[in-house]
Amino acid sequence: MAVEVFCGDFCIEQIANSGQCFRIERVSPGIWEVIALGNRLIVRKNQLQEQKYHIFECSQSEYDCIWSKYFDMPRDYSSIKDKIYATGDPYLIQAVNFGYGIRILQQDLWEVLISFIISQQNNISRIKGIIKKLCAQNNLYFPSPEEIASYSENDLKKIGLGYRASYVKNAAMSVCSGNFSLEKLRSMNYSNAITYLKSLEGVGEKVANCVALFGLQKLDAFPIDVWIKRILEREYGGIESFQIERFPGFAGIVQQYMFFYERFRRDCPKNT
DNA sequence: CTGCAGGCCCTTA
DNA sequence: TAAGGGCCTGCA
Repeated sequence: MAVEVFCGDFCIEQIANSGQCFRIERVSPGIWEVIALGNRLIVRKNQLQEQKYHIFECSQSEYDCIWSKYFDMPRDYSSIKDKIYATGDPYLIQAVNFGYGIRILQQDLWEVLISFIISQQNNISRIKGIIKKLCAQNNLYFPSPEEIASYSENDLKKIGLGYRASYVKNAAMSVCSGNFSLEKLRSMNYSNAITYLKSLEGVGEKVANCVALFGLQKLDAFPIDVWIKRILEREYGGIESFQIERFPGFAGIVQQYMFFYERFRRDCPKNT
């Protein structure tokens, strides 16, 4: 069972490296394993003559019900890219060209919340390792709020959460008690969602924006981390002078292109 | 051995 | 409201 996906604005390798998701791994050259929403999927890159495409190892109905939505396939990224091109912003044009195939995944809200609390003051390989240990019981499933709440702060520290252990434990307990409602969060608009998220300990402006973007699909979210800050200062003369209102309803996608481009420039300086 | 990684909290002034 | 120190941990 396999589904062939022909889409110029989809590249599993770029998505895997974009840093929005911590559970997509390259298992061998040209082959990726995606774990999400209690499912595992193998995605292969392929090429037929000139035409590049991907093969999803799943049934058509699984693709339609799960993966199409997860990979945000209904959204027309080429029209969004056109809007970015239309700004004439030279830095963004480079970033967009470089980040071909990146999409904003529609990940599980709870998993995104915990993953990005863990991400603070942390590096990606360590974040991945911690999440792997968190999911050790059954690596297809991300532990529920009840499961995480049942761990002691010390259990969480043992798997490497450090000072974030209490944040994660408290978030889980708040959800379990109904004090913090994921359903309520889902129903909120962007700015209310940010305020609500920030009521959790260990969730500030940056993490809240990541959760809004990757877990709530609020494309107005624009997480500013050290990488983005660096870009805004170097290319635009500071955060205040970057005109985010140029990107109504798709600022978060712009942020992904910028982040990906900036990170690459550090990892492979020779190639820039 | 320091420094630092996709921040946040808390304390001061 | 702005600035600065401290924080878990692992790796260069």
